[in-house]
Amino acid sequence: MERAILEAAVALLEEGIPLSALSIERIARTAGVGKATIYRRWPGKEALFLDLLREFEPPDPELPGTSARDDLWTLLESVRRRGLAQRSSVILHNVIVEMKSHPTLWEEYHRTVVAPRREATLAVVRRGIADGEFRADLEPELINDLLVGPMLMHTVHRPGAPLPDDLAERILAAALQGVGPRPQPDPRPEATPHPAG
Amino acid sequence: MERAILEAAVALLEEGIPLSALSIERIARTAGVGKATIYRRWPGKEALFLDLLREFEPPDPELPGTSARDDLWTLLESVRRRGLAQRSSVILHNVIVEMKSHPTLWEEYHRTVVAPRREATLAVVRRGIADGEFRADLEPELINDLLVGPMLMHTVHRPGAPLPDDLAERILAAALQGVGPRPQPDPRPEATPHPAG
Amino acid sequence: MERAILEAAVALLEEGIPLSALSIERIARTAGVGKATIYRRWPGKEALFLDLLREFEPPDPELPGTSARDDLWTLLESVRRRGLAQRSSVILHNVIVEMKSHPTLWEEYHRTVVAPRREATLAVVRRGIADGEFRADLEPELINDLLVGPMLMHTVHRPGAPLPDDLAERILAAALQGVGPRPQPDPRPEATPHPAG
Amino acid sequence: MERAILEAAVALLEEGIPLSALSIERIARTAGVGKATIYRRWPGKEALFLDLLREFEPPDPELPGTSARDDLWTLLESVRRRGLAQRSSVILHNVIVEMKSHPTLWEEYHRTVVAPRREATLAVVRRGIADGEFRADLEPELINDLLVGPMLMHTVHRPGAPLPDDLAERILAAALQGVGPRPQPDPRPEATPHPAG
DNA sequence: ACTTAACCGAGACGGTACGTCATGTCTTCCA
DNA sequence: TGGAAGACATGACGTACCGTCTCGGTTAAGT
Repeated sequence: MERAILEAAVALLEEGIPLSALSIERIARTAGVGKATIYRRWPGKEALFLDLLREFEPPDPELPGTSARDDLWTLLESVRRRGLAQRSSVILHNVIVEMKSHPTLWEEYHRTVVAPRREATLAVVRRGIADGEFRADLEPELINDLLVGPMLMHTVHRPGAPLPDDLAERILAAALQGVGPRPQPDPRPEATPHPAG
Repeated sequence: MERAILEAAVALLEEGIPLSALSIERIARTAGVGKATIYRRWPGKEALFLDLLREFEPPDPELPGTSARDDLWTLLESVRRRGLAQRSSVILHNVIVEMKSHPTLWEEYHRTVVAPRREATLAVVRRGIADGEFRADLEPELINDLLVGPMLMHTVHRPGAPLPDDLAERILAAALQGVGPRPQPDPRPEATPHPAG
Repeated sequence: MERAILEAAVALLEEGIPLSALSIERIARTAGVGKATIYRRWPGKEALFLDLLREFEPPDPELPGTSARDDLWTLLESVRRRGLAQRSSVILHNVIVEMKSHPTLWEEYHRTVVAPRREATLAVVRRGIADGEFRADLEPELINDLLVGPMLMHTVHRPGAPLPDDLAERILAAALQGVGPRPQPDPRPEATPHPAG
Repeated sequence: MERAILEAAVALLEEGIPLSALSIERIARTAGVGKATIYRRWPGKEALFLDLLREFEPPDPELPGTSARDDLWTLLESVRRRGLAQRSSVILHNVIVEMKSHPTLWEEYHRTVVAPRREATLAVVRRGIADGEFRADLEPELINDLLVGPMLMHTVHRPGAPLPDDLAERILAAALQGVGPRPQPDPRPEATPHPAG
C-alpha cells in the first residue's frame, strides 16, 4: 500500500508533472486510493516526500580503506555520481527544496540522512589526521568542509550540468597542497604530496 | 506602493508566519491593498519574493586592495555577516528555497545577484594568481570554490547558528597552505600568514 | 443541506437584501457552508434560484368540475392568490426576472412549471367548448388568453398591489358576454351567471 | 459622446454578447472612452440601459379616428409590430428584464413609457364607451385589459415567435362578441348548450 | 493671444465576487 | 475492521468589474 502510493507519486513526477502540482488528491487518484489512506500514513504532503527521498537514497559507497585520501576520493565521487542519478537529479533536488520549508521534516532528513553521511566523512578525516595524512593543527571539520564544500559549489552555480569526471581528484590535490604559491626553492619534483612514499 | 506591499510581506514573516502561509490575499489584506494591485506588479507570489530578496541584499563590500588575500578575506567576511543580518537570516533562506521551485525566477536571481558576486570573487582570485599569491597551475574557479565552498558548508549543517568570527581567516589560511602534512624538514618559520590588517 | 442553503437564500431576501446582492459567497457564508458545496449542487446562481422558485410553487388548485366556467374561475383565483402569497410576491417576481436572462433555465422553468399550468387551463377551455359553454368557432388558445391575459395585466401595471377579490369573476363575466354593446332589444335579464359557490 | 456610448453598447449586444457580459468597462473600451465619462452621465449600468431602451422606442402610432374599434386595432397592431422590430426584439426584452431589478429605474421607465401608452389605449376605450361601441357597465380598465392582455400572453408563451398577422383582429372580434355561446336566433332559454342532443 | 477651466482617455486604486482547486477532517458504505 | 469514495468547511488561486480617483493632454471660452 505504502509502496503503491510512493510509486504513484514517482510516476507522476516522471511524467513531468512539476512538484508543485503534486497534490495529495492527485496522488490518491493516481494510486487508486482514498485520501484518508494517505493521511493515515503521513501527516502531510511533505512527510510523504521525505519517504520518497529515502526511497531514492543510494547506498553508502564501500571504502577501499587503503588510505584516508583514497577513502575521501571515494566519498567525493559518490557525491558527484549521486548528482547524475537518472531519476533523481532534478526531481529530488526539488523535493529537498520543497521539504526545506518544513523545519521539522527537514531536521529529520538532516539527522537521519545528511548528518550520518557527514559523520562518515569526518571519521575518515580524523583517521587521516591520526595517520599523518592531514595536518594535525586543523580541526577535522575545517578539513572536511575544505574538501566537500567545493563539490557543492559546482551544483550551486551550474545546476543541471554534470560534474567533471576529475573534480574529486582535483579538489583533493589542491586542498592537500594548498593554493598558495609553491615553495620554489624546493627542487623536489613533489609528485605526490607525501614525500617519503 | 511597491514598498508598502513588500513591507507587509516582511512584517508577516517577522510575526512568525511561515512562508507557506504567505498568501497573496493575506499580503494584500495586511498592506491594505487590493489583490489586483499586487498582480499588476508581479506575476505571482514567487516573483514578489524575488523583489523581497533584492530588498535585503546588502551592498557589496568595499575591498581594501592591499592584496588578493585581504580582498578575499573581506569578501568571505561579507558572506559570513550576511548570514547574520538581523531580519534576513532564516527568513531569507526560506524565501530562496521557495523561489528555487520557479526555475525562471531562480535563474534571474542567480544571474543578477549570485553570479555577479561570484564573478567579483573570481576576479580577485585571478589577480592573486597574476600577482603570485596563488598557484598559477590551478584554475581560478577551483581556487574560488576552495575558499567559498567551506563557507557555505557551515550554513548547510548548522542552520541558524552564527558563523564563528575567525571562520574566514581559518579557511583562507588552511586553503593557502593546504591540509596535507606540513613539510616538517623545513626549518624556516614561515610566519603564520598575517590576517587582514 | 440543500434545504439549509435555500433557506439561507430566502432568509437574506427576506432581510431585504436585493437580489443583485445575493452572491453565492454570501449565501454560503449565511448558510455556514462552503462555496464548493453550493457549486456541487447547482452550476450557478441562477440554477439555485430555479430551485428556490420551485420551493415556493403552490400546489395546483383542486377543480370543482361542476362546469368549465367554475373550473376556470378556480384557476384564475389561484393565479390571483399566488400573487398574494406572503413570502413570495415581490421577491419571487425578481427571481423570475433574474432567471429570464438565462435562457436554458428559463426554458426549463417554463417547461416544467408554466406550460403545465397553461395546459391545465387549456384543457378546461377545450372541455368548455365541447360542452357548449364556449363558442366552438374560436381557437381554445384565444379563449384561454382572453381569460388569463387580463389577469396578468394587473400585476404588470400595479406591481405589489393586491388584485381585487372579484377580479376573476369580472373577467369571466366580461369575456363570456363580450365587451361590445349589449343586444338591447333583448329584454330578458339573462341574470349574470352566478359565480362558483 | 452619449450616442457613441449607446451605440457601442448596442453594437456589443448585436455581436451576440449576452447582456450579462455588458460591463461598463467593456462598453467604455468598445466606445474608446474612459470609464469616468460613462459614470459622469449615468449612475450605473442599468440607467444606461434605460436610455438604451428609449433609443429604440418606436413612435406612437397615428390613430385613424374612424371608430374606437379601428383605433384600438391600430394600437394593438403597433404592440404586435414592436415585438418584431429587427434589432430590438430579444435584446430589448432582456434589457427590460435586467432593468426590472432596479425598482427606481423600472418605475421611471413605466412612468414615462409604459403608462402613457396604457393611458392612450384607455382614452380610446373610454371614448368607445361614450360612443356606445363598448358596454357602459364595465370599467374601462377591464375592457382595456381584456384587449391588451391576450396580446401579451403570446409573447410570454412563445418567446421569439412572431405574432400572427390577424392576432389583433381576432382578439378584438372575440372580445367584442364574447366567448360564451352565441345567442342563436333560437328563442329557447338556451338551457343546455347543445339543443338537438 | 493667453489663461483657465472643463472635459477627455487612460488606467491605478481598494474592494467584492467569480468558479476552481486543494487542504485536512469526517462520514458512509462495501468487502 | 479497514479501506475507497467522496462530502464537508475553509480558504487561496488569478480574473473581471465595480465605482472612485488621479493623471496629463486637449479643447473652449473668457479675458
